[in-house]
Formats: sequence, structure tokens, C-alpha cells
Amino acid sequence: MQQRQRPGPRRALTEEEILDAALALVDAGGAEAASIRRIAAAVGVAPNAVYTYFPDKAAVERALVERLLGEVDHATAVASRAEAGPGAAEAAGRGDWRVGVELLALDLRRRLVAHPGVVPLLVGGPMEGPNALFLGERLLDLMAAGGLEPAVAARGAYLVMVYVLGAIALEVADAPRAAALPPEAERITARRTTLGRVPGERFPRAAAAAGVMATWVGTEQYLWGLRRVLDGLERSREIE
Amino acid sequence: MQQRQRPGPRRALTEEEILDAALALVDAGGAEAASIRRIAAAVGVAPNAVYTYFPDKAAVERALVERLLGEVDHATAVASRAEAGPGAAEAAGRGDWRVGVELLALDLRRRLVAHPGVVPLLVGGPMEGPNALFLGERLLDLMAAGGLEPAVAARGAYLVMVYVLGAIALEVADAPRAAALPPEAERITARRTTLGRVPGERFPRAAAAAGVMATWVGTEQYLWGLRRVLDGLERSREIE
DNA sequence: ACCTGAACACCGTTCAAGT
DNA sequence: ACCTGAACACCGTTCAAGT
Repeated sequence: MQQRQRPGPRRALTEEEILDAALALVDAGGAEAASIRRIAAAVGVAPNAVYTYFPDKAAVERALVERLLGEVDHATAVASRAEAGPGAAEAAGRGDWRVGVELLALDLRRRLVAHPGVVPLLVGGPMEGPNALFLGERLLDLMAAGGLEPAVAARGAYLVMVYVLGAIALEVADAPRAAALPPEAERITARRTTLGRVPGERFPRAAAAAGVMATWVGTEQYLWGLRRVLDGLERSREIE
Repeated sequence: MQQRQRPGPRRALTEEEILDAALALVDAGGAEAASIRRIAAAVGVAPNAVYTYFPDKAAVERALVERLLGEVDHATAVASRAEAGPGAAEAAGRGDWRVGVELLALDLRRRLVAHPGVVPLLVGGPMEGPNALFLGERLLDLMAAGGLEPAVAARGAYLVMVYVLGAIALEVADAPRAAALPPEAERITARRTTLGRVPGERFPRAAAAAGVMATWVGTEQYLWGLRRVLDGLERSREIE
């Protein structure tokens, strides 16, 4: 643990501290609240000092996304097993690929919904960081374990990623700036979401559909959609 | 057509002219290029004059998204029928709900990919404008025509929307700032997209998958994923 | 009612200078 | 090498004033 410190004055900060400050700002005020100047103020430094650690603002945002993705799937989504239902952990242990995908997807959702302001940053840029690629690799592992042939596995992994990111993006876009809700509050918030007051005269079906959607919390809707996607993938194997 | 003009000096602009300028800026330089000041300059007016037409910048962005959504599905996606394959128009005419959904989804993709800078604005905010709701209504119509029971139709329409927006968002996020490609260029660009240079040593499966993905153009991948989603929906009807 | 000029409180980023 | 102060070229938005 030798401090291979170069000449100049003390290094006052670390990249991690900067990202901590950035995440706190994003959580408090959305993605646009994490300005370089505010981050610098939060860590007690002049604005331009941030450029010693990151080349520009986009790099800070990428690093923030990467850090969040890095927390996903370490020891595969232990906390998500309750959400996936009883027996999920055992099924995942036995190698049921679908349960593995569900746990991964649930973990990703849980971590991103906890930081809604990060989602636009994730969806807005290409998924090319190491942790993003690792996530894709993990998904491909699961598909291969499920016995999908390579071409279907590749397109299937992408499809699952599209679903997961799309569902999370729509969920946080509809949410009324309610950073990190406690789980019990989920059902209540679901009711006053976008579909809450659809003019029923002009859009009768949408108004009726809103009633249906309100009977499930976000997690249930999310899992239902994911399972339809996985059904579709499995069916494509059968008829191949 | 009486000009019910109020006292003051001439109305120099219309909302449409402002949106034209905003769209041109977005197309040229991405969503962040459409600043109020640049829009004002483009239409030849002082920055604050824009606030006579829209209450704030967010309203301009919402109107831009709404206008684009409004162009979708007028006379259901005539130009998309070639993409959907031969017989699509006839099948849609006979009321095949799946083909109807595919045409709608293809039309939406075509129009949004032509204006990639608008996509973050669409995905970033709630879909609550009239044209967004109309799109949802249209999707629910198709589901109902397909004989899906109301609860499945509601969740299914949402699922399709998640897929469509997720797929388009990932596609434009990965694209190398290539506004409005001519169709023939699509296959070429597909190859140097994100997955183009995945480090194969660390992510062997992702590198192999990148090879698979490169063999299809965006439209083919998009339709394949949509069809898996629709398969999953149809299967959920069978086992119900 | 619609537009302008001027101002306010912000941005990201760069540069020269200090240690 | 890391930080500061000052500056540049931008933002969105507001306000008072003109017609």
C-alpha cells in the first residue's frame, strides 16, 4: 500500500468522493442538478479542480452510470429473491436460466429506481463501459445455460436489455419526482401515475386500461412483461 | 377564417415556426442544441420573445415530441408496409392484429430514428400529451381486435410501448451521431456500432454476440424483437 | 398582445499562475 | 501534480419599457 505520490501538493479528493457528491445531487434534484460547479462546491473545491479527475462532465456522468451498474449482480441479486417469489433462490441455484434472468432484471430495476435521476444518463448514452459489458456477458451466460443457440442467445440478450431499460426508463419518466420510495409506498404512487387522469371521453380504452394498470405495483407489471418476453424467446426455440 | 386579432403589434411568429426551428437545431446538434436563445436567433427574434408562445423550455420540448407523435399512424403507416414484408398491407386490411402492431411500431421507429435528438426528450418525460395518448389508444384497439381480454390487452399495450421506446432509445444512443441516415447506409453503420469493438478476452460471449448482431440491420433486429414480444403475448392467451 | 434591451443567476471549460 | 482566480462564451428566465 505504498503511496506512490507524485511531486505536487496533496491530492485533496478522490474520484469516488466526486461521484458520491454527484450522486447525492442527482438524487436530490435530478440529472441536471449535478453540475460541475455544484459538485465542486459540494466537495469544497474550485469548479475547475474537478477537471483534474475527469476530462469533462460527460466523463463524470459515464463514471456515475458505471458505478451503479457495477453494484448489480455481485453475488447475483440476493435481495431480489424475495421479489421473484418463493423458491427463486433454489431454482437459480439449480440453473433455471429464466429465474436467473429474472433475478438479474429485478436487481437492475431495484438499483436504478432507487436513483431515478441516473436513468436518463444510462439510457442516453451507449452501453460500452466495462460494467455494462459485464452485464451483457452475464445475460449471455444465462441464455447459453438455457440452451438457446448462439444467434438466438445474442438477439435474446439484447431483447431482454431493451425490455429492462425501456421499462425502467418509462417507469421513472412517469414517476412524480419521488426519489427512492419505500416499498410500501409503491402501490399508492402507482395509482396517481400518468394514466391516473386520462380523459375518458376521448380515450375510452386508455382510461379503462389505466384502471387495470393501477391494480399492480411496478414490480408486478415489470415481472409480467419480462415473462412475456422470455415466453416469446422460448417459443422461438420450439419452432426453430 | 376571420383573423380575430387582438390589439398589439403584428404576431411575427407562429408556434409551428418555432417548432420548425427547434427541430432543425435538434437534428443538427442533438437535443441540447435547441436552446431558447438559438431558437430565437433562428426565427429572428429576441430570446424572451419565445416566452410569448411557450411558457418555458420544457413546453417547447413537449410540443416538439407531440408534433412528431402526431405524424405517426395517420392512415396507418403506409410507408412502413414495404419494411414489414409482402402481404402486410393485405393482412392489415383483413384485420390481423399482429401486422397492425408491427406497422405501427415500424412507423414510429422510422419517424423517431429520422430525428434521433428528439428521442431523449420523448423517453425522458411522461407520455401524457394527446398524441401520445392517441397512440396508446390505437395500440389498445389493435389488441382488442386481436381478441385479447382487457387485462392482457392493457398490460400488453404497455409492454409493446416499452419495447418500442426501449429499442429506439438504445438504437439512437448507440448510433454515432449520424442524423437521418439514408436506408442503404443502415447496414454499414450497424457494423461499427457499440458492439463493434468489444474486448474479446474479457467478454468472449459479448464479442461473439456482436458478430451475430452485425449480420442484421436495425430494422430486422427491431422486428425480430417485436415478434418475440407478440409471441409472448399470444402464448399468455393460450395458457390462460 | 407582442416584442425589445438589460439584467440576474447560472452553466462548462480554458488559461495563467501559484505550490 | 493539483489547486485557485479570473475569464470566456454560453444558458433559462424575468422585468420594465416600448408599440
